[in-house]
Amino acid sequence: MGQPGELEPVNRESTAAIIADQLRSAIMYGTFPPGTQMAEAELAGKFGVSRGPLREAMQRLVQEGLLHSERHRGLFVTTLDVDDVHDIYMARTGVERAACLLILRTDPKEAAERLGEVHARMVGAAGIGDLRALGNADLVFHETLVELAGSARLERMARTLLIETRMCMTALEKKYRDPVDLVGEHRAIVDAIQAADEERLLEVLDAHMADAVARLSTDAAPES
Amino acid sequence: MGQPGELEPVNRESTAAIIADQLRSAIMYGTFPPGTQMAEAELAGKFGVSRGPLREAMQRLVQEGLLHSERHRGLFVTTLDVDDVHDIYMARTGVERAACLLILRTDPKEAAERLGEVHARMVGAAGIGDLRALGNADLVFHETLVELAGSARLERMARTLLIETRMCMTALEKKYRDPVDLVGEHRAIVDAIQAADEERLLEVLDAHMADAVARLSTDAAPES
DNA sequence: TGACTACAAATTGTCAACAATCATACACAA
DNA sequence: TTGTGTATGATTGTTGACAATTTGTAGTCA
Repeated sequence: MGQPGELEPVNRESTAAIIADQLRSAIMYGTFPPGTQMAEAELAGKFGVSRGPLREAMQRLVQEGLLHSERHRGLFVTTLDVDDVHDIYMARTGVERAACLLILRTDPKEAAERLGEVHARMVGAAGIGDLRALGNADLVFHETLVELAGSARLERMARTLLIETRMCMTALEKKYRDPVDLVGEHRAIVDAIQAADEERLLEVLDAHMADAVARLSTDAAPES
Repeated sequence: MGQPGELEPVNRESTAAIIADQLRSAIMYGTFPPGTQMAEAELAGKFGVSRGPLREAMQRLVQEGLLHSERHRGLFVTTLDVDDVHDIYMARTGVERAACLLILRTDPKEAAERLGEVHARMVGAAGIGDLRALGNADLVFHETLVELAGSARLERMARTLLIETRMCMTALEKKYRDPVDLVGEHRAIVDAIQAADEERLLEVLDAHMADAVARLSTDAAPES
């Protein structure tokens, strides 16, 4: 963001936006597991602000569906059941499919290069058997994919969906996918973009999502 | 919502949610045209609440992308340029396509019936030449389409996109589409669902969206 | 012992006042 | 006249305190 020497607006984002980002990360990585109550006073203290800005930030997450509100009881981290897992991956398929179509209509070569770099990180993580890093690189891959489409709306939708995806991963930490398969499926996506082969791209993307959801929902719903 | 006799939770939704709904409607129907500043004190007075809950509600709309914040200056209704129109319809295509796939996998007959009822309203509005009612029925049609898919996430995405669609319609009020075409395209969607013909359904949906965006962006971007 | 009532603590919902920042108008000098 | 600097007014950002509601606990009575 911003070449060296470029002048950027000094106006940093609002306090609510900053806090919302922090909360998103915390929820994403399981610092606040599903079902946790977000105690206002305590959180406000940790962030060093009063309850006002904190509540504004939390309302953003409610709108995103990451928190749900029970009147006069509090805000709780949304719990994801097996139906949600299906819903998340179905929605992701729709969003990322649209992103792929946009990429093919603009600059597939450039996109393939950028995605190739991210894919290299996946290969590296898989090579040393770091499953956690592999999972994170996986998310970065899809985040980059949507970002390359250049659509503000797809990007916003995808961000929330990827956070929920990460929550699923945390909840089912026990059972990761075979790293070789995972790397291979992403490789296929990069190759299809590189080749600008729309039919194959949509096919491998669909397969990738179907595999993921099948794996995640084989046994044991995260819980209700 | 709720059969007669059904007991519903007395707990109404949070104040922020109620205000957010009202603001959404107001933005949707042009009460606050794009670029308008949302004066906190004045709005709080109109809603009969203090600035706290109002700010919480507005943060939800910021998250949705309907408002954007300029620090220490205020919140403004987002203005949509011609690129946004393309982006909105592209995203809608992705979301509604996914919704169509879900409907075909569950109960197309039931869905076709529900959509047929909404379509009848479009026919009625077109018959008496009420373009405003026709436009609203158009939105209800697509809202219902996504609702029938039964996906909370698609529904949330679609709601925001349809509000933005309505904003475009208001901004370009001069130039409506040919009512006959509009009714016909929606009829084709209902028929394809009824027939459970996936290939044809996706085709007519794509065509419907492409037509709309082409019509909206022929001349005169709403403004920058 | 069990159930119901009343009280108390804690948390959320709301508000009005204070502090910080920005836009406008005006005076003044070059 | 143009540009700069200042003062003023208004609006947003933030805070701490107060009101309303729920939950848990203790106590009483059948």
